[in-house]
Amino acid sequence: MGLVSADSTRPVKCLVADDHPAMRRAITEILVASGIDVIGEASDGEEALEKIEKRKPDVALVDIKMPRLSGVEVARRVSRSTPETAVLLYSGYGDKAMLLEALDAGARGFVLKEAPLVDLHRAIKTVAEGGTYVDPVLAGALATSEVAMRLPKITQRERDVLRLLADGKSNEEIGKELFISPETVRTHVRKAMAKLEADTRTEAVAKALRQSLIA
Amino acid sequence: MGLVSADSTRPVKCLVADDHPAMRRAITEILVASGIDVIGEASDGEEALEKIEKRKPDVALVDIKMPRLSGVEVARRVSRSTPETAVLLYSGYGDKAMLLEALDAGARGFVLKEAPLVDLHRAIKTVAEGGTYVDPVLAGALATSEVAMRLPKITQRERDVLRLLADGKSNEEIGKELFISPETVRTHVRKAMAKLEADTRTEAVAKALRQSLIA
DNA sequence: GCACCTCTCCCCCGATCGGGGGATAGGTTA
DNA sequence: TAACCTATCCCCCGATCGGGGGAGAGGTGC
Repeated sequence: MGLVSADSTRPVKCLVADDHPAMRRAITEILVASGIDVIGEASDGEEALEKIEKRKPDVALVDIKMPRLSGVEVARRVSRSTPETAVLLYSGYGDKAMLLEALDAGARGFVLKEAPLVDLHRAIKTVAEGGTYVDPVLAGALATSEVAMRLPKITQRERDVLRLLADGKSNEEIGKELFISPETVRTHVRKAMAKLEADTRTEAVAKALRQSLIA
Repeated sequence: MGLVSADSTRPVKCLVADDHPAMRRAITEILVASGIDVIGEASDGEEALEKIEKRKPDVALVDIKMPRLSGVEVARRVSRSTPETAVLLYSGYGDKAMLLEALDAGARGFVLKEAPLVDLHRAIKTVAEGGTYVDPVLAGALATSEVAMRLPKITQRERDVLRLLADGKSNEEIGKELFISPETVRTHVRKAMAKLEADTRTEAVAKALRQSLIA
């Protein structure tokens, strides 16, 4: 069910960002050869961000290590300013931490440079159609350990409190509703804020909503 | 995600109903090529209804304009007699009235014939999994007219403030960021709260997020 | 048994919020 | 022109929140 959908009757529009000209050229040629429409190139993060926001490609293939603005930062900003563009990050190497940071920043996919070209093509098609693509090598690492760790482990009680918070209730009111002291509610709110790395209860609720921890 | 769900390990079973043999064949071939199991075809509404009730496909892809029994009527009856089958209506054109009538009749989705094939496939998967699918074009029409009319008219400034609020900023911090007085920020927050019928800034942000007034 | 987590409750205290009021300037529209 | 909306700013004041601390009961896991 997607809000994002690519029209399969037209080629996927893609922007390539890499600070190495040779790399850019190589990637672009590969993409064009496989039927992807490369509508722009950028040689650093700032340039990538500007072009993405202006041209709104379906997919932005962005090197994670770039001058002026990292690929992760580009992903973070694009996901806010231009959600219709899926940012696909790539890197020469990658570990779980990097992957998680990338996904957290709003990147829709992560591929390794040594990945087969076929995979690159598939990754682009996948994210263009609204999906998320993680390089199989990295995905393996993830699956075995901490995809679960990644999401803050909000307890049931904390979820209850966040949900009522989102409905505009005060600690006092929530306490009455859950038959606990407002002080306890306060404790739950503080714990949830800490886990979600939020400075205010409002931010905690916003993050919980965005991460679908509450509905 | 619903109560009804198709087993993702087996292909979706689908029935195609259209009074044009060529159209039926074309659609069937497309579906089969994309891994969907077409277990039957029908050339009019009556025949479609009978076959659906007997074979209980996961999804019935039904042309809205057919002899003997319209697609809408098929949807209406199937939703009563065979709720395990999701009726996905399609039509050459569509307007809000038609869409609403279809959904009211129990159709689980509505796609336009000119929709990209990938969308058709996604629509089938979506309704097979218990969801509801509305062609993006029609959904857009809906959004711009009916829905938009009812959404609170938040001003740009209020949106700015809500967005920063969702990031855990205080009035003070937001004021600095927007180059306005914290008192003004407060005013915007209060107005937004009033428009969103929220008792707290937290609820205002939650509602704004849920209504996609901010991201 | 001990470590760890969850849930519960309590204290203090400064910062912030929410509700009420009003005001000025600029833009739109009837 | 008058009515209306938007954006900006200001006041008072009680209610609530956020940060810091502590603590006990009950459960899980090694």
